Amino acid sequence: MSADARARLDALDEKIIALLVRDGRAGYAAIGARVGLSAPAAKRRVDRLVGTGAITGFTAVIDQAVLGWSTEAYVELYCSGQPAPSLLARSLAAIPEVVSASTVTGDADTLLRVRAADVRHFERVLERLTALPYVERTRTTLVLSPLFERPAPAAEPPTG
Amino acid sequence: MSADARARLDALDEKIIALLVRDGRAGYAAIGARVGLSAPAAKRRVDRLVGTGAITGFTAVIDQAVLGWSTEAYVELYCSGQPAPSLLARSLAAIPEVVSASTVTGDADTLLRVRAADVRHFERVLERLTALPYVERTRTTLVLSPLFERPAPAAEPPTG
DNA sequence: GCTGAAACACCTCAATC
DNA sequence: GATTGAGGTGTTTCAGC
Repeated sequence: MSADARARLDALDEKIIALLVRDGRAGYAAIGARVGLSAPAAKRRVDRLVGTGAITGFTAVIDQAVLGWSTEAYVELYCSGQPAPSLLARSLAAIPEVVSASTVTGDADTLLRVRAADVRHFERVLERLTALPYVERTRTTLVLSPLFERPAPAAEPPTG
Repeated sequence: MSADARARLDALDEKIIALLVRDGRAGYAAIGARVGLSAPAAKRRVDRLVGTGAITGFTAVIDQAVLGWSTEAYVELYCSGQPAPSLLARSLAAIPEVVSASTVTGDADTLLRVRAADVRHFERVLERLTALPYVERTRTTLVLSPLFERPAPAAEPPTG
């Protein structure tokens, strides 16, 4: 779908993206008014951004504590062999508590972000991770207090 | 605002939240139809969820690579003294490349997630972090390939 | 308290220039 | 990309449960 979605973005596209990051439910008329476009033109730009994969979706940001997910941790995976990224992605995505996964440099091979209801629940997730055939051992860093979190840097990278 | 926003959520609220996480631009009529409510009732529930802080906002999910942010890293901060969480939050949020920050257990005191345009840019961010008065040293883990990322676990914690 | 129904205003959307 | 027009949706108001 977004195979080689390196469709170049112009200044208007970037302003529209910034607006939609701030308010994912903004209407096309409001977007257009803010960037100097008519509503249909704004909709075409947004449709194109979604079509090319620049915008991958729209979501509600939820206070996880309200939902009862009060434990958060980073788990490093030390793997045996060199499990293919596709295998890693498949097997880790099958564990719903794993909300993010990346292969990384350093001692460990993979870094996960895990959300659990409490420490007891987190322990069970850890057991599932350790049970994966390619996992040799894990190293956990528990989150004490989340200071802040934001979708992405505000604007264009300075080196652009 | 969402000071003690532990307003209990019922089954309908949770279904609405799940829907809005999957599609943050879903219409009220569609939401209502999916959970067995009229459009006005659905809107009132969503407004209440936003008002209590359960939903903190709506955002577009952007493919950061398209925007030119192709370097991602986790940076551990080893701090001198015990900088107050509020000071940490303020000074770190002032650096736009820091997209997430938490105090954590383990050797380091703080774990950051950083986005940069390239390694050269990342180096400059690292210099800014090292220059913070309370930072003694840093430890960087570079992301090789992001395997996946999702907003949050699908449903209710099992221990709920 | 909550909901559903109706009314109006606004927006979305396809076609056209 | 702007304008137009028809259709649909968001939002409020009101009454009922």
